[in-house]
Amino acid sequence: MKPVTLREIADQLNISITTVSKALKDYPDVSPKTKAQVRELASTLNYKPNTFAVNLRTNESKTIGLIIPVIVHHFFSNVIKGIIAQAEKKGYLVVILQSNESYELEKKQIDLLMNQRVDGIIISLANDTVDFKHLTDVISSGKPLVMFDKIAKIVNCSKVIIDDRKAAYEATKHLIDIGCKRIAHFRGSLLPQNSIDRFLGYRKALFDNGIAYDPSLVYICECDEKSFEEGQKNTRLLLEQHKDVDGIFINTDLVAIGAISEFKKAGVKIPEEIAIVGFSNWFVSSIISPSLSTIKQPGFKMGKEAFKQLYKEIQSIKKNEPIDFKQIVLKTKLIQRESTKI
Amino acid sequence: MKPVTLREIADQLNISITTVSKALKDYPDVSPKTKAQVRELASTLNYKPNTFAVNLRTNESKTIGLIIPVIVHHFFSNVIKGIIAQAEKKGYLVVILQSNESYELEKKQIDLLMNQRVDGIIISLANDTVDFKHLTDVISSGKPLVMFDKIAKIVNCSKVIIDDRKAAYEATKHLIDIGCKRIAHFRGSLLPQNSIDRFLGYRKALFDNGIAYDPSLVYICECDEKSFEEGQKNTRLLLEQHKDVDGIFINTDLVAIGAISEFKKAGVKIPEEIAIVGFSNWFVSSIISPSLSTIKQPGFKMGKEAFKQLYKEIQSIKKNEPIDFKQIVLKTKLIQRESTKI
DNA sequence: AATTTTAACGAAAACGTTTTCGATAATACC
DNA sequence: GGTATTATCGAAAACGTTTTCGTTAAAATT
Repeated sequence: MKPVTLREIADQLNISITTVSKALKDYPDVSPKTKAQVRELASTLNYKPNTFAVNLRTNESKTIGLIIPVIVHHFFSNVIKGIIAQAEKKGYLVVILQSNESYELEKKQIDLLMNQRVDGIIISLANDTVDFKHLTDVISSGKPLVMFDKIAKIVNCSKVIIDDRKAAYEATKHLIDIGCKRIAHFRGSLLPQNSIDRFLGYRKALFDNGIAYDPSLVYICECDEKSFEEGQKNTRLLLEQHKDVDGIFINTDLVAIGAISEFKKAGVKIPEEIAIVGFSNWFVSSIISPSLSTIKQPGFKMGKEAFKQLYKEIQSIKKNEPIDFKQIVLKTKLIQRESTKI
Repeated sequence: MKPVTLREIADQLNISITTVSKALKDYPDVSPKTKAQVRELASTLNYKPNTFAVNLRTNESKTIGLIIPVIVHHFFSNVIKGIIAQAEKKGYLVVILQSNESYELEKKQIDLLMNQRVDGIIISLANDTVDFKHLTDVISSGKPLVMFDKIAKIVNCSKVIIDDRKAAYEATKHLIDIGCKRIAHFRGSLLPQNSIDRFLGYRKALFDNGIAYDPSLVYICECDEKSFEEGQKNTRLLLEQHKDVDGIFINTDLVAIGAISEFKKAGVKIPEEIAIVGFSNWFVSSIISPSLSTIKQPGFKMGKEAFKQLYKEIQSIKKNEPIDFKQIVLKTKLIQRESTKI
């Protein structure tokens, strides 16, 4: 019943614990004969090293922490999948926590993970995170931290992102290219860097193409679980206030889908009367009617890259080498579907 | 730079490590005065107990493992959220692994978690898991195991499920109630208990209502990432083989949505010519057109309950009490939408 | 005043591993 | 034959905590 320990193997073979440990780790100063004996007995007894003891001794847990704003979310669950897949390859486990877009929770969870002594942390920030001390604390404590998607530019650490500004520019340019003259924008919350960047990309595209920027055409929507309803609400507002709008670039697919449903209800034809581009390429977007043009955001790859970078930094720290922070920018792609077919 | 230990506090206060430890854990045999001193110094030094040492000493990790077939999945990500939320309340962390519906991977991952010495495991089985030794091994090693959704009836442990047979019965009965006479069934893989049960519920509903069961109306679809395409494929088959079918009960919403898209393409009117009921109530189902009638499956609650039960069993084991396995059956609900509106 | 009880503390073992450093014996070298 | 080298092993410390059990001194009891 009790798990097998090194001591048991040592006792049965009448050798020391030291030698058993060395044999199993293939140290050069153990004779081939004893190595063979130890290995055989270990496997027949089904010996598994006690992780708790190993952790204490080596001071690492082979576990990393992941904090994300929401789990039930097409993009984020893809990131999770990417991180777990890559971590598994390197023998790492992933502890996942959900910040629920709350700064306070995020702080607590960083604390939890630090107490748990994970080997590193990957995080996408909550919408209302404005203070970053809890994050810089992680870094200055010597633990690697990698941010993805919703990052804080000011924090000095590695980041895996897309070029939100460029992607938004492309999306808006696409609307212009198909003939839209008056283009609205449903943006995300005010704080997150990516929603700021997407807004800036939108504005620059207008500017570069000789279209005046009109602030009243920008609607804010807190992208939480109510995204769909937010999209509907903003659409109703837009229909009241700006009948002349013929295109919208929307921060997130789910909001865009809410918008589409509302336009359909109001009898506004898509894309004839109004063209729509979303963001993220949720699975749904390809199967609704009209299908939604959007920006493809590589969630799985983002997760993979985030872990890869974290892994590198963990290794560097182990070897006491300096770590150089990287900013990894992944490619996005505009996917044209019915909502912008001319 | 080095983390603070009990020894440091002890040295600074000129007392023993024992007393410091006891003071922090509020043992009765430490004077109020020293307790206060210790606590104050501990907080100013920002002392955090070394989890590795605590784990080794107490032989528990306050961490549980979770194995699910797929992460990017509306139902499962809801379950994850439920488990994490409940675990956090009790101070537990959750390590998540994805079996990818593969028995081999599932085995490896159970091994990983056991080596990591998690305090318990929650699992939803892979589709092709037929042998259960890796699971009974967990239980006989003294670690609690809770299964949810895709369970193995034969394994003696706690389970959190819905009454799939009853829910399927209800879904099929609903189709009969709105006048369907010839009802097909797109079922899931052959092995998983829940896809068997849903099939049985479907068949019983037919039988109870005097409709002959016709095996040729049952289509199998492996519900992996290609669910949507599977739904389309089966629908094309159905249209070729059985023009007279006027209702379908489909194992999963995503497949049903694939079916709907194919019917629309073929110009078949829903629900007039064919009525459809799905399963799981994916978010998408409410926003597509026509919206999809379905069975609501309480993912979040399922996760919560699964952890609650696991937690109970962990406590029992700690106290050396016998654990009694429970089968928790959660309520489902038929949600009627446009795809079955008469 | 003698005894018992209580309060407060600490020594030490234990958890299971890893790794450093010596020790011994066998072999090689001159 | 003496020295240097190599091969093989083990003792012991260390990681940081928890908990048992013993010790001492003070307080309470007779």
